[in-house]
Amino acid sequence: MEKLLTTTEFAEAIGASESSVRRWTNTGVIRTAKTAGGHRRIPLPEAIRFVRESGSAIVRPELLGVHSLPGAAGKALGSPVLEESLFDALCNGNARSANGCVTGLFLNGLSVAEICDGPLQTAMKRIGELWPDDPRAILVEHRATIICLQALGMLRQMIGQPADDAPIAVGGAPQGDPYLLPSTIAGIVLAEAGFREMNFGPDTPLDLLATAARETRAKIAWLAVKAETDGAKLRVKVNALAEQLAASGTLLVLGGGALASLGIRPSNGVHIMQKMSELSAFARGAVALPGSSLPTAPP
Amino acid sequence: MEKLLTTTEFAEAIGASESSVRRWTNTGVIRTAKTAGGHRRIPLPEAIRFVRESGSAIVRPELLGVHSLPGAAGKALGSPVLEESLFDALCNGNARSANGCVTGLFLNGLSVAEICDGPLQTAMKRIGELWPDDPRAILVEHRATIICLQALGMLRQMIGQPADDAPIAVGGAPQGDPYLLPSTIAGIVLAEAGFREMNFGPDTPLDLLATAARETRAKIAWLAVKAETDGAKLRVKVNALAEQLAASGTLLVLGGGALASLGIRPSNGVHIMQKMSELSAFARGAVALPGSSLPTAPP
DNA sequence: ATCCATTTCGTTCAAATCATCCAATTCAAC
DNA sequence: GTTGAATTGGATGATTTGAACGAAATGGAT
Repeated sequence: MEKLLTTTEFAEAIGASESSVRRWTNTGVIRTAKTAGGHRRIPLPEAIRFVRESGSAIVRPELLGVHSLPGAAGKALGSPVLEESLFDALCNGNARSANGCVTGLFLNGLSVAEICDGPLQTAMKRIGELWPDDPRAILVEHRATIICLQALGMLRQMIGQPADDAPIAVGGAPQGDPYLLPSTIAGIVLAEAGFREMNFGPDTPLDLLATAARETRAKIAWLAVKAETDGAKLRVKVNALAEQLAASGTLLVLGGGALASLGIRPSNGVHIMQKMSELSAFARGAVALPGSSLPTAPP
Repeated sequence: MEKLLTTTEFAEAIGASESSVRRWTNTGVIRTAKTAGGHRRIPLPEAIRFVRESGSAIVRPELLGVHSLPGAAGKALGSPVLEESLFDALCNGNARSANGCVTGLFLNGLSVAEICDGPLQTAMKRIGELWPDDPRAILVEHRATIICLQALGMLRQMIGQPADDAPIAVGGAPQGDPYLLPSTIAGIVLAEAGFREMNFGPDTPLDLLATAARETRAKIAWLAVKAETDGAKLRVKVNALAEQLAASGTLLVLGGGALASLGIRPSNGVHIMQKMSELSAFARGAVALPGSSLPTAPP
């Protein structure tokens, strides 16, 4: 559901005058659709892009489809404050506030990858370490995970839809790995980088992933490994996957904290990413590549 | 087979009002065919020409049939058609189309509970039964699950935020149950019924759930049981949970297909729901109850 | 063929938006 | 501090939009 804003709505949202918004659309700083009668209609993703790139304040977030930004009006709220608020919100199970923090960070100009690498991961890590011996910490972590998934869903909507002919990325977490969050994060980062992402989620058999990659002619296949399972077994499977993918011209990308302890290292056609920003850069590089000639490692 | 759009359909597709579309056809900016009785019918090619030439935004592409699949011709807004399209979209991993179908159903007036009980469950069940012996069915089901989670996220946003003093519901899936989707569905249905929902997701220890319910003074605790685990063990835990919850004045609600086979039946303080519409009704009943628990915010 | 709920029709009208012009404010360089 | 250019925000009448109304047409179902 893509929303359209009138000039007045958008002007109110960012606390500018309708005249200025109209002038900005005339100069092309804001791209608009038009009605048959010549009235301007600003698509929501374009509005969000403008806010991010121009560093506009946000006076009435609800007009942009964001229903709560923490703090007072505007982006007087710096990223460090938002980061701390995010941690609080995730701790206390305040989904609304957490969503507000994440979207606030995004509207402040941070990329999805930066948000995930920074505030989000920091907060989740702190939560995991807060009460090492308190069983209730499990609960808090569960709840925080769910809330993160919600917030990521909002980010996905703000990114907008990729082009119909955008390259495809498929991925998930390997069999025996029950975690959805890391795989979802990777998916959205890839979407931000311009991919049509297909996330198969936790517990995905790798041979099937290879099949999916071949059938969709995916340019990238990602694997998010968080669970500490049988390392030797996974190594074998990953190598097999890499071979299959090489045959179909798909790049294999691995990420996740468990990789090191499982003894999985970069090798022929296996790219390991330490951070989401790396994945993002890698993906943007892959989209920039012309056509089908993908650089696969020589045998 | 050339598709014809009514004025309302086209208006929704481009985010304009039906009045304006009607006026544009009168002035000749949009050329229309007419029925014998004088109703306007806009041929799809003419609709697309108009969109391109006027620079209109496309708010709901699925109404233009651009992303619809063979077999989905006919009246775009009808629920049966949307239901079938949803199944196709989930099968083919078309997240955009699936989101469009779900929001379309919601905009048609169906409640979240009805959408989940009906089209969504039907589609997921059909997907589960499509290729009983094909291992790739696993993959399709995984992907469909993720897409459902996305679509549910959109529904949640369309529901809007509950009041700050709305009653609280906590819940999740019991330990050993890895499924997130059923628990998420229950959470959104409860949100629609006016609750502030706190979903702890899969693999939630029941004693901790009881603690959370007590500390948040939750009015309802839900448990979504899909995995077929150790029935006897779960029965014991559920009974213990029911006792703890009874002490703190929280209603315990159970749902999920695995309940019957695990031998869990309604008993003292254990309410079993067969469908989401039942859960919705139960929840609305519980909100309607005057002050049976304290409506104060947690610390 | 007939009935019924839903949708669309034509019309009218208040509110919003358009293009344009002009005064006030901001900013940078002197 | 002053000057001049650029940006902003408001005011103007003409045009466009979206919502309301009862009447007519549509699409199913009996």
